[in-house]
Amino acid sequence: MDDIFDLDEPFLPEQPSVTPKPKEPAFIHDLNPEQRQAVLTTEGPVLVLSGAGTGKTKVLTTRIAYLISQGFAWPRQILAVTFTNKAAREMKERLESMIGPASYGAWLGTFHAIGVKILRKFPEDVGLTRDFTVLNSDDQERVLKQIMTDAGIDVKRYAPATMLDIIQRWKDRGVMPEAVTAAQNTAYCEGRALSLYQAYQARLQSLNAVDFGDLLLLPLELFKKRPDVLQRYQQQFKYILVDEYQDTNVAQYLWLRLLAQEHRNICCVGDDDQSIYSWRGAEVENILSFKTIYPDALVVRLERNYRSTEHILGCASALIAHNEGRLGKTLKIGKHTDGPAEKVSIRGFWNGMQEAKGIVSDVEQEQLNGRSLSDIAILVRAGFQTRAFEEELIRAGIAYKIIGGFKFYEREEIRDAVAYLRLILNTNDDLSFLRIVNKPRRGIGDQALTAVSAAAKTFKLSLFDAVALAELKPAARKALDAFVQLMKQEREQAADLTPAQVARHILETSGYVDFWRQDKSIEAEGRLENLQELYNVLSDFNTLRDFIEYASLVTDADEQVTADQLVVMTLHASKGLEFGAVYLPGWEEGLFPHQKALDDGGHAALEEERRLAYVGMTRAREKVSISFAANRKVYGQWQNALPSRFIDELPPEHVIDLSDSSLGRHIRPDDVKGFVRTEHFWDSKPIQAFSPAVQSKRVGKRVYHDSFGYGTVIREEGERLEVHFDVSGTKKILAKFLEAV
DNA sequence: GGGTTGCCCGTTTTT
DNA sequence: CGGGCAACCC
Repeated sequence: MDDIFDLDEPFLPEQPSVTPKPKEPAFIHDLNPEQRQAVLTTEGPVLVLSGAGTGKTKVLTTRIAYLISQGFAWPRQILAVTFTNKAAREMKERLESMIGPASYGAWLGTFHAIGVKILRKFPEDVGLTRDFTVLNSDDQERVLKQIMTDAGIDVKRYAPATMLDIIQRWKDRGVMPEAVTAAQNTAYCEGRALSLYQAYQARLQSLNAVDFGDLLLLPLELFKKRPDVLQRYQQQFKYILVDEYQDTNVAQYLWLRLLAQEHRNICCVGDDDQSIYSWRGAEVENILSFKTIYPDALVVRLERNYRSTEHILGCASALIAHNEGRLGKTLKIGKHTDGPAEKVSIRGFWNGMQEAKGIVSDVEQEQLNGRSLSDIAILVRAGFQTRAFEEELIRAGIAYKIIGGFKFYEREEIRDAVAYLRLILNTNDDLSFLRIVNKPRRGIGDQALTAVSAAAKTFKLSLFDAVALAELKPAARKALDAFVQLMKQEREQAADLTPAQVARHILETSGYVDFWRQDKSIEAEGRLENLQELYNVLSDFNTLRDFIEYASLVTDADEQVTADQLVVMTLHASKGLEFGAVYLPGWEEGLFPHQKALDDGGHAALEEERRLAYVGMTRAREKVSISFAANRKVYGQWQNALPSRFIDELPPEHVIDLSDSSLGRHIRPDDVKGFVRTEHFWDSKPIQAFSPAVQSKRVGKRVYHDSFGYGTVIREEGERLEVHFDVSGTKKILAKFLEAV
């Protein structure tokens, strides 16, 4: 399916004997001068600072096409890494359309896919065998939880998810357990985080499994242990290209640094202003310090934006200018628009429901004006916001799709089905075994499984193989033998069947499909449909192994919006996309910037939130509509909020306030910049309808708190005051801890 | 072994 | 408010 997974290609290619041709290929002429420079400077380190909508994918693909077609390198001497499968696929397609089959054989894929490819070649050096499995986040948490429970840790107090996050951050930084320093250890889990990391890694190894972090970490380990292997890759990759460089973590940085050592032809494309994944381990520092690591690097700035109107660019630029420590780019308008552009609109609403109604009716108007639904997006900060829109869109009869949320491969029935397939392929897959051995119910309980694990431990076998040797009661013996027999039969037949046939057969004969047919819950029908969909997906693969590899790396259903429907998604998910009209609801303090981000990330997190706002606005070609609601139902309770400080950061000349006049003035050109706010936009009309807060002498007063600093009281509930702190956000505080100022 | 109740917790999530 | 999960009871 994907040439990245072709393991049998010749390892060391010959050097191309062709000398670069003097004549420029036609595709070069589509480039502007900066893009052209980024493409034609083939030798040495190049950093392309590529603002939103300035054609970065074009630069990357054209550069590869140029390198290959001009004889600078054979395809397999090119390593091009992306973050998403989608980006990799897109590059592959564009490349093929430019130079056709000449592009085949390039190492083009996600970091993780390339990691798998390398590890499958040298598994033994990192303690694996060739058929190791890749765990998804669900498996990871399950394994870790088990380990924590075994270690006697109260998983109620210490969430496995949080612990997993700590481990992931270590992996992101390229740190194996033995390399964790005292300073890096945390107090989490009573200071036992490190020992849990060790135990977790040991467990993965005994399962012959790796997690996503390992796909980056273990190749580094391999390179350390086998300098000869490293050297071969260093020699092979004559040209390295990196997409979304601002999102690389330390482990990825180390990869690139090691692999580029020999030829030093590394071209990184990114935008520090669009770095929105630091909470997942991405280090903006990588892009900021490129010039320090490669002092001879050519830095190219792509600032001609071919996407958005002057007003959108004006707002986005002004907003992002509030961040410090940027490499600094200014987007310039690169396209001619017909007629005057629409200003960025801002609308205040009374509550979240009205906001949804207002946006949906605006969408209807856009439709009447001839805009197609697929050209419209609603981008939210947090998942829960999508619900209000979903309800309104249904009411209005507008076709829509919510992107994200439930992932196809994370659904229970799909994971079960995949577990069956994995076990057929590899009976050593203990996790899959445990998942489905009693699903549907076969009368195999904890006792029986404990006996099987004991046997597995004693004889050093997989659970599957240990069944035969386990001490079991007659009923359990019968049930387990039948299960093992079934899987073995299936395994033998699998060779003669297509992957889709194997799946259909095992899920029918094992009773799994019946299990859902008999389920009378509302979701059961959908689950059966999903299994059908899985057969469809499977029909695209030649072997079960190909599918499993694909399914472990592609965690989303590859959501394609083909029909004419509007999309609703998070700002994070929108990166890299483009729409004619973009709605940005929920611009309120506490929601955007998000309170939680501010609480544990402080100023750095605020800047990341601002970058998120920048990403959101720059998705739009013609129209951006920002909105906020004074009241919002959060966790079943009405809460009120101030308009986001980001709204104040937009230049008045590019903005138009479309709010209902009864809500007062929202945009105050003379507003105090920064965090200090001394009045509310609704000061003239106190909110009482949804809030139990009564007017009091305390509301509106400035206060000081020892830990949170200065703030303004926004609500009073007896002695508990809700205070909007200038820096730390909104909190409920007992009056006695506050000082009036 | 399975269903029910009651409690806790709630941002974003490329692979 | 609602989902997820663990303890609890049948």
